[in-house]
Amino acid sequence: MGKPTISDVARLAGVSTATVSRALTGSLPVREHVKEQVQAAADSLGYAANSIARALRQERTTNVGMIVPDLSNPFFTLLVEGVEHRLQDLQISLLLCSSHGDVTIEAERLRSLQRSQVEVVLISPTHEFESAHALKTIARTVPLIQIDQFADGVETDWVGLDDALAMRTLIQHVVERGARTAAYIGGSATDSSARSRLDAARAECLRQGVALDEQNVLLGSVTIAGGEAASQRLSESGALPDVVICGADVIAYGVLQGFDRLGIKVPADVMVTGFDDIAFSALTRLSLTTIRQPIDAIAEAAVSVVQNLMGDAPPRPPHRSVLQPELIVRDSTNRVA
Amino acid sequence: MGKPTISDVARLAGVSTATVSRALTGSLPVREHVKEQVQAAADSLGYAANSIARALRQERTTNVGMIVPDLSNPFFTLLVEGVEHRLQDLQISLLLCSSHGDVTIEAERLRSLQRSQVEVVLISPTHEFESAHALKTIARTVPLIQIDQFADGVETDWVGLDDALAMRTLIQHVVERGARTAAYIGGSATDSSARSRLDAARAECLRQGVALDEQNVLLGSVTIAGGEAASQRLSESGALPDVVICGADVIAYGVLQGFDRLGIKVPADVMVTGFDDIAFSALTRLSLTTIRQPIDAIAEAAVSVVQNLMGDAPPRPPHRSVLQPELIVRDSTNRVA
DNA sequence: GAGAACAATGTAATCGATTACAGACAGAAT
DNA sequence: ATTCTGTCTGTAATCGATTACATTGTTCTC
Repeated sequence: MGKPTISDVARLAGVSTATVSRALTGSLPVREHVKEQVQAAADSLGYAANSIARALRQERTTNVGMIVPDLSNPFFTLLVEGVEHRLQDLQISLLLCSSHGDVTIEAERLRSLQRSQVEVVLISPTHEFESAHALKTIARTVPLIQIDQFADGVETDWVGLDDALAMRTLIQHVVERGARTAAYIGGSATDSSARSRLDAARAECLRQGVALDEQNVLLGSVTIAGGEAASQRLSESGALPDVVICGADVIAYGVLQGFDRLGIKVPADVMVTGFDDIAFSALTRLSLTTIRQPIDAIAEAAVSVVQNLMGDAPPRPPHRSVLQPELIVRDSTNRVA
Repeated sequence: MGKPTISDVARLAGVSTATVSRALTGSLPVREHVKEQVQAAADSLGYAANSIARALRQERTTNVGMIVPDLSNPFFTLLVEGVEHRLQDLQISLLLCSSHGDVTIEAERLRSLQRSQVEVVLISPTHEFESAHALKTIARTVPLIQIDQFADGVETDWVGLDDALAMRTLIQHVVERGARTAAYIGGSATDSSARSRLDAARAECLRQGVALDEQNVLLGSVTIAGGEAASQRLSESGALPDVVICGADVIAYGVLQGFDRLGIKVPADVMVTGFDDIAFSALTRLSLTTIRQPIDAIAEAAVSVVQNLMGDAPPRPPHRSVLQPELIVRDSTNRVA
């Protein structure tokens, strides 16, 4: 015996399935006592409407998909949490996927979400260029919202941070603390936010007179291990710069740990900065100066676009929501100029 | 013009919808040149099968649901990541929900997953007793797997840690380091793993001769802030114990931070231990002695149960997979006895 | 060359809801 | 009394796939 269907309820309540549907969803008025009878029948059978059947008929679901590159990075999980929380209020379910930084998996997950008839896809594309093709293809049938990162030439809504302003603020801060030379450790420059932060760092260093030697630009994976490896390479390559600018907090954690192992003192020997301000950055052995991303505001902006796209508002051109960064000064740059 | 359907493909390829279905899914043989024609037609239209329609007809989906209490705790996000990764390999999609520690939301999400016709629900129930009713109700129609925590009297599969063994190992360690008195800071004892760890801690303290005064048992929220608040209360209540045992790493982070602010030295004045071993525990101001949860093994065990439930294996009685803890000794208990 | 066995394909029923359309009934207006 | 209006309810079509069953054509056997 499978799950009860609307016909079972209809039979028990002695009405037609149409009436049951109307009574339970309230789509059309039903006489009070009939409604009660239907409700009672539904309750006694433990009936729960089959959303699959409903979705097929209505040609719409209440699902949205989300694809992030990495769930071990708290930045993305906080983003997921913020989005999920707000979607709940809108009675929307979240199909969550991780691309594990792999464009093939990413493309595969996009197809899967497309088949699932999600109403919107929220995505932080893993590769600025290689992600573009799959994104463009999907964007023809499903509205896309890009978050934080974006893929080259894919014209969709976007929500993210003003990286240029963030880097300007950050570099100004370390210049005030006496930095004249810098190194940059970031994600491989194939993801758009890694590249955009690196570009911004380069530009600002140039403008503010900080030497950022190309051989001190180290790109790798956005993980603690990636940061630690980079700090190692940096220390082997000769004189340390005044400051190591990291493209993400998790990278900076690895750098702090690496320097600690090597006996290099932060901030005395070298300053270190992060980017994201995830919760643990205040707790590290040496607390981290970083750029705070307004993750909750990002989630809120993204969901408000979702709402827009799922409502029956007229289509509108893609919109970029650029949010403001905030500099958080802590011990890792605590040095007098 | 909506998305192309199987009829569009059939018309273009000059065959029936049945043949298209068989050609694309491979459910029955189709002549080679016909198959190619169908494939070509599908490609040229950008056809992607509607999983909603398929699910309705087959009376099964390829979705599983997962409900965790808190996505800001890395323990749960790592669990989600491990599960998601493995489900991908099985071509299964994940509907992720957070209950935000609220049994009402939890019950609501369970209903929603039930309506979505998920094949299995993975859940870490938020409340040992109050979650039970909703869980029991849902369990009648959808197979449930409980992870880490469990709800009272709900007989389903379960995957989690041997808390008793973990506490025994941990307390033995701190006894060796000279602990004679202890405090316990954990989640409010309404979630089963909080209670089971507390019970285990009480029992082991008793057995190993460590005084765990009831007024030194502080229960609150499993967050950094919760830990910090508890450390405050503890320091105000008089003499510090030899060791503060925390029910989760994030709590311990807050405790470390709280003691740091109060000028209390760890491990000299008091030792601190965590539970989970999330990645940041090696990086905190003072690295944390903790119990490592084999998160990946937990995810693997859970997904293997999923596979079991979704395959056509005969039903079998609920099974409890109890995994082994590992003690990780770091600086927060680094003291000679 | 008749009949059996099999492979490939088509026709139409099916999954469980929603909803267009039609009908029944009550009360109001003329 | 008749028509009209509005409210409720029922019948059956519908969404897009899969699949039971029927049909066609082919190959094989004797």
